[in-house]
Amino acid sequence: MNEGECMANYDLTTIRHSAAHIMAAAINNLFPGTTFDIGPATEDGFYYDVDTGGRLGENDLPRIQEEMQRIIKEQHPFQYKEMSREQARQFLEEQGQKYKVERLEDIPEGQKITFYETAGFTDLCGGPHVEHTGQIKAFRLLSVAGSYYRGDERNPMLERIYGTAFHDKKALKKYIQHLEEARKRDHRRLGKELDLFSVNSGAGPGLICWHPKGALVRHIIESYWRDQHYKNGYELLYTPHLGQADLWKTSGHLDFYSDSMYAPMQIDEQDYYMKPMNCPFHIQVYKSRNRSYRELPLRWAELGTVYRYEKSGVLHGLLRVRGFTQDDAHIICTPEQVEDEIRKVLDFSISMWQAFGFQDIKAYLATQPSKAVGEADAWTEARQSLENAVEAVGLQCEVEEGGGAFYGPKIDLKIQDALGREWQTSTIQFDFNIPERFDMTYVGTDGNKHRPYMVHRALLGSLERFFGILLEHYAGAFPLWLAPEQVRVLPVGENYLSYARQVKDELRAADVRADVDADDDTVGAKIRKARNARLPYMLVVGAEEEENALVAVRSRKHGEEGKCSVNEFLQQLEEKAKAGE
RNA sequence: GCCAAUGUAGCUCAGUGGAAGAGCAGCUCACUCGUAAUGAGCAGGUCAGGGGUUCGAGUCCCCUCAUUGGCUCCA
Repeated sequence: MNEGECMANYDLTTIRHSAAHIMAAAINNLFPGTTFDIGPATEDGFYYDVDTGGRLGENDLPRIQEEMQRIIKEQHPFQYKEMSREQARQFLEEQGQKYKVERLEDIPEGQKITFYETAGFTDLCGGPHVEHTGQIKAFRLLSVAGSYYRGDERNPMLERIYGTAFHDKKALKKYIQHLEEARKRDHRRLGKELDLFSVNSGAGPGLICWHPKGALVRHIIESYWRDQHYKNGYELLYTPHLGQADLWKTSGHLDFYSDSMYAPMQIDEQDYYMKPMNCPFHIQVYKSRNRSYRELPLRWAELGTVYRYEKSGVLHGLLRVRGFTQDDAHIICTPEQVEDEIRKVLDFSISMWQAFGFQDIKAYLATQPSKAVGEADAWTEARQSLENAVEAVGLQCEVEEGGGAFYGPKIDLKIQDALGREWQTSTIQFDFNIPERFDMTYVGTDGNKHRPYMVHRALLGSLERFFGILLEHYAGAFPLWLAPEQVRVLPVGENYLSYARQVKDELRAADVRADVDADDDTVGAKIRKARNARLPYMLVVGAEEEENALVAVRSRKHGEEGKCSVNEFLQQLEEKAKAGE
């Protein structure tokens, strides 16, 4: 058996985990006295959590990588050792490996305690590994980061080194190219390049300013969103951005959510808070008068802007911000109606995602946690209706037992983008808590008061996050219906400027977002600019076009498409729009 | 918030204690252009902010702010 075949027998996890060991050995050589925690393989690589006493920085990665290369070249075997629990403890204590000692205690009684030694580094580890270090053919160290021991912020912070490894150099190169592609599509980069938005332009971290083009795209998204909501039986609300302390006390936010809320402001000697959620206001609308079962289900939607405190270190472009607009809605209904309502929300959500070009959707059902409010029967019933609804619409679903909020079970939808990355966006949550807190009731057929069910839901999640995802999904090249500038008319010279403007006016009259490039540039330069701006269509016009009332069409997708009249071009656009482009 | 790193012109970046630079973008002029960059010129800076070391700091040290990669958390 040659080495190539041998490699193919190991799965990626084994290769990556082995690479993590080699990295640990290298760090042990370069930074004597390091204590080690764990070094698992991950979905796209591996890491090792170590404590060098703060000696490690990004600049050390090349040295560590070189040392790893040396160890690989020397083809050290991975040697298996078994120890008794007491031997193991003694061995690790002698080495001063305090984290390993604690990890040893996690291993259940009666299970074998195994070690692997390679290149002078002996690690408490269940394996498996490759036979010898020479079998790691392609790896790369990527970054250094901090990481709390056991993921708990009360614990000391360890140094985590991320790397990745593959079967061969070709696969590694492909992965590096994938990272590069993701970097190119980064919505923060595109947002700047295409002049769509800015973050913290003097406003403050995590606060977004939408520039004209970004605002236009958002407007188009919102218009579509409203339109679809009307069609799906929703009514729209507008509610304030702040509310008085009593409201947040009743809702429970001051007790359970205050870490995410901003300090109050005083108005006429009353405390007011910026809203972190919209629901208490929607409930105010509900409670503004008596409600009858005949009105239910109520479906109330709002593009509601909320403000939440997020730790400075977690802010990230548009994807994690401190002020954002949820595409929120609350469904208030009878227990009998709820399953059907959930199904409708799922259907609606799927059609919404498809409209924006996302096909791959997965559902995640989160069930009752140990600490929860509400009747056990209600939880069981709610869970059942969520499961039934997911099944009815045919979504693939994973169950996260105990993952729900204390006030109710939920379904989250995750969508996959063009690069295969998953994003959490839609959420559908039961709430057994808030109808109780606000004493929401409706009069039933029996003339008595009943407690309605309430479901929170967001489809796109927040417009900020959604816009970021959309931008990365399309790499900045918005489909025709979303493009802020759909068509640009390029006169080949100054003499054709007035004809170009006439064409633009005709397009605008037909509701096409069109502009003229009136710059003193060559045609080549104008095309280049328009392409860099990811414009779907360019219309080149010169003497020949003007004389025959034509335009020379150039599309983002196909390049030169030949000449036609403005009307013919408009017809083409209409067909493309119908096809969802 | 914590760990690590970064911050130089609108953007991308060079500048290793001794005179603040380049390309692109911008402006002006010339050219009036036919499918991915016409040419020349001009302007553009409290080197994130503050403090310190030094004869001298973009460069070294400290603090603050912001950003980036993670941890925790999350729409």
